[in-house]
Amino acid sequence: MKEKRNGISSRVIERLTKYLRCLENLSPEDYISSEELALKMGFTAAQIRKDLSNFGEFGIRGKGYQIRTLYSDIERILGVHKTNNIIVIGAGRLGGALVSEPEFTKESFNIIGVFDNSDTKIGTEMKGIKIRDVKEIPYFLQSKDKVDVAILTVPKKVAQQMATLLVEAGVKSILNFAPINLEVPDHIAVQNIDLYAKLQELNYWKEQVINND
Amino acid sequence: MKEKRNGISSRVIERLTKYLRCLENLSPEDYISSEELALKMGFTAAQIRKDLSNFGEFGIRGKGYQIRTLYSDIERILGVHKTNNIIVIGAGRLGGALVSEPEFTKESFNIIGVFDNSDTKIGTEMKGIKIRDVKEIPYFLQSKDKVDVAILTVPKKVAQQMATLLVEAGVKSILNFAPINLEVPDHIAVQNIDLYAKLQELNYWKEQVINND
DNA sequence: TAGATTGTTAATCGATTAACAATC
DNA sequence: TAGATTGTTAATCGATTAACAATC
Repeated sequence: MKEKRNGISSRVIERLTKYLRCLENLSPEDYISSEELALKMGFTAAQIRKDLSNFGEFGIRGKGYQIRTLYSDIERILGVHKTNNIIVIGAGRLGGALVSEPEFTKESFNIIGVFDNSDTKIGTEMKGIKIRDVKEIPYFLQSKDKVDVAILTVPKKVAQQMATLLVEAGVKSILNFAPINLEVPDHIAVQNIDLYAKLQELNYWKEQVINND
Repeated sequence: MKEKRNGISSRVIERLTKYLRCLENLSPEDYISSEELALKMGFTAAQIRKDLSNFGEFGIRGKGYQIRTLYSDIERILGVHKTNNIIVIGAGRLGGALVSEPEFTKESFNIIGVFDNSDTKIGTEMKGIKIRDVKEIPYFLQSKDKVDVAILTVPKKVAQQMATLLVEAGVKSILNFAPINLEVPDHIAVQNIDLYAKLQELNYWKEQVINND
């Protein structure tokens, strides 16, 4: 995946998700200025206005942004205003935690399939969803509703193999929890969540504090 | 937490963790040039050399970097060469998944405590570690080995409260899985893992592919 | 020594911020 | 209308890349 497409950098998109997080705690009918929003989030007002201006005009001069409409405008920009179908590959503890997350399932993302390669798991249920054989993935993708995202929670050693299988079956975007850099064609969107890398980063910053603040 | 300390940007630290990920799959005694490494990771050779030059000289001119020594040098830069003690706050499914991750426990991070606020969980064990009452956190931090990182896997609505408790008890760095922006003093290091935000980002990039590649 | 590749300086590129005219 | 705040242009800042002297 490229760092940039259509002139929008990944930094901008990352911030949009943060704006949503902040807006969801505010009263929908109120108005907020870029200045106030910036203060809440530790950004600058100019940056917020610039980010939004990439996609259109969402504010009212002299008044600010209505929280409700700004929220739904950002949702529309990100494409999360419609329900998104998800499959989870790997019915281990992490996969199970994701499928069960109440925070997660109530949102606009909908888990429509869970896959594993273990005979003891295949055929059983996880939160009411049947666990299928990973071999069925190609068939599943042909016959079912469109799959928007595949979440990979398989062990590191099979992650690349599964990613390749997913891409061949037609999946266009992958959220990868395995601590490896997946090799996929350029047109496939991949996001990584690497717990261990985050811990390493934390470790670095923690050490710095002593000498600096 | 600031974006930068001691002149090193968070981008550099992020890449260092990626270098580690790449190096761990290569033969330790071999040498690799910045050019070869760059090719493997999709960075530029100049960037790799520049990143490393922030911390010293690790290569041999005309030859490249020895994989084994570069790996341990980066570990030392990040501070992960020594064992790091972790506590997990929230013994739910996600907390359980983390405690059990084989990939995770074998690394240099060591879980020394698990805490929850539910009476039905307190006193039971999770992978051989006793689940303690969150109220015991201040006492635990005084009496036990130093805690390097606290991982927060509690529900969104109590995350801020727990973060405040942790900071007051003396925790210096937090890995937060709750989808909110924690408010903590400037000298506390925080990293967020926000699954839902990642899905939103993916969703955006997925839509762009069609118009672009 | 000749060839290769580092570490580092200078040039480029992109992202953030400041400033302000447009306008609610 | 006067005050406020947007959307946008220009200025600044920082990060990436290119180039090359140093040196293995």
